[in-house]
Amino acid sequence: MTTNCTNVEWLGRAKCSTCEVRNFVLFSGLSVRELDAILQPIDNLRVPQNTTLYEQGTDAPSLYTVRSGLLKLKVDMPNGGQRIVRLLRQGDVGGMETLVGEPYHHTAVALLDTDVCRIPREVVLLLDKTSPSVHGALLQRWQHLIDQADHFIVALSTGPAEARMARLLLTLGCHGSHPESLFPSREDMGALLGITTETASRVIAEFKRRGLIQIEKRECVDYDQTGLARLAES
Amino acid sequence: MTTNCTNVEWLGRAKCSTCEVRNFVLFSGLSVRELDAILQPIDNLRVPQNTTLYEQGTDAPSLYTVRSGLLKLKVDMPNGGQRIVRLLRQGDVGGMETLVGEPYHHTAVALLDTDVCRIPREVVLLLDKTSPSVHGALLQRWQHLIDQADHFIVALSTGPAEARMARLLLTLGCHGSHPESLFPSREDMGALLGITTETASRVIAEFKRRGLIQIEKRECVDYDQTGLARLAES
DNA sequence: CGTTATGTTGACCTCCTTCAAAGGCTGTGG
DNA sequence: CCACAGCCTTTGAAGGAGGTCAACATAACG
Repeated sequence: MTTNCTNVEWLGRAKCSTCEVRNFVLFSGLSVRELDAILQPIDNLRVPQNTTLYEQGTDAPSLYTVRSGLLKLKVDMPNGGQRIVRLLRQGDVGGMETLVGEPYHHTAVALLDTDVCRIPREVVLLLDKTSPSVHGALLQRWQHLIDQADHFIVALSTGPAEARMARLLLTLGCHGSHPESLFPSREDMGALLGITTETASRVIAEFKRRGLIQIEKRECVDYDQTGLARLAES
Repeated sequence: MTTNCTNVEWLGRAKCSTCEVRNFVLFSGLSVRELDAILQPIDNLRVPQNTTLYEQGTDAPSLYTVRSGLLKLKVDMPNGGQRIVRLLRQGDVGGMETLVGEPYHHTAVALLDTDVCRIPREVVLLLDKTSPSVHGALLQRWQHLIDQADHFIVALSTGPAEARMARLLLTLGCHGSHPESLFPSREDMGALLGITTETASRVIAEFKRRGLIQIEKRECVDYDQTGLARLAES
């Protein structure tokens, strides 16, 4: 039940030619001239934490590439709950279904303050036709989405709760060196793993007691990678 | 532990121009001339039941379109079990990862006698460049794979075993009118739903007793669609 | 017709959910 | 600055659902 308190904020027309994450994003491989010529209608948006970027079932005019931050893609269940089917990080793409003319299949909500580029369907389709490098990048993104979906099935929806949680934490990947990664709410963890909020809480509490993870101020400090990996293989 | 008793059987060079499932398959929209000119290296294969079409981790030179039958895509778990991540039916495509130069991500096994076309990576990449209709079809197939993966997460890996099983049966879709659809083994059902073989057996037995499904000779006869739908929403 | 895989069922126990209550953190207004 | 409200988290107790192990039944197959 996250309240959508704030709204998506327009940051300006995207300056793709100087984008520092271009190598992760769709348009790496394009010359500066190509970019400037074609990429007018691309907007750069800031999606504050807990804000909804787009809603399942609504018309899908654009797709989004993540420049920084973290988005969850969720679908609402008939019983009122929700299930998270994907996490989008830097370089990932959301709303690809726009390219085949369908409405959004998920609701996208920011788990962290997130910076995205909104690219109209027509721009992508045009570039897809004219630029082989964009085309290749598209294929790659699409494949990556499938890989992530598979990972959600195999790693995050299989086996006992402890193993799933261990795999989730490894996926989120908090190494002691740069501990900036997200530590989701128990509710989101439940929605990620297909378990209840309470079970998620219990498992996390137990991990803390065993020294497998260290948390401070709702942010991860360090994980015992090998210990978690051992748990993950049950 | 299915034994790969038989082997994939070569049926001949594919005659795509006369293929009766072209509308479902990648190359609808191509003229007969285009087809004949380009599609030499496409083979038509018969995959007998319980035969492995390709193996996870091996080099992926081609992708496959399903003309008839049913394939499961599975991945092996560290503990020895397996998890089925997708079912490929008529018109579906397996081994797309070949297009981004990766080895096969799954092991593909036929659940029924299956008829596939094997299309080398280069052919698809070429047609993808030269034919807009093939390109569009590719995008559509790719999106469909994602949709199916999402369905496995949301419908087949969420909630109690009864609800999952109900959703699986509805997905398999055995209407009384044409009851030719597969009724999988309990082991496969377990691997599809992330439950044990025994639980799958119990749930199915209970469904039979309640009159929700009718089975004869390991093939479905008819389902109580509305009854299953009610169960599916828990 | 015996042999082997696959399906069914039972008993037991573990894990997870459910329902409920208490504790902790945050922001707001007095 | 403190008090209080609201949300999230933690923890408990009870019951149920599913896992495990084992026995048995049934169907496929040579």
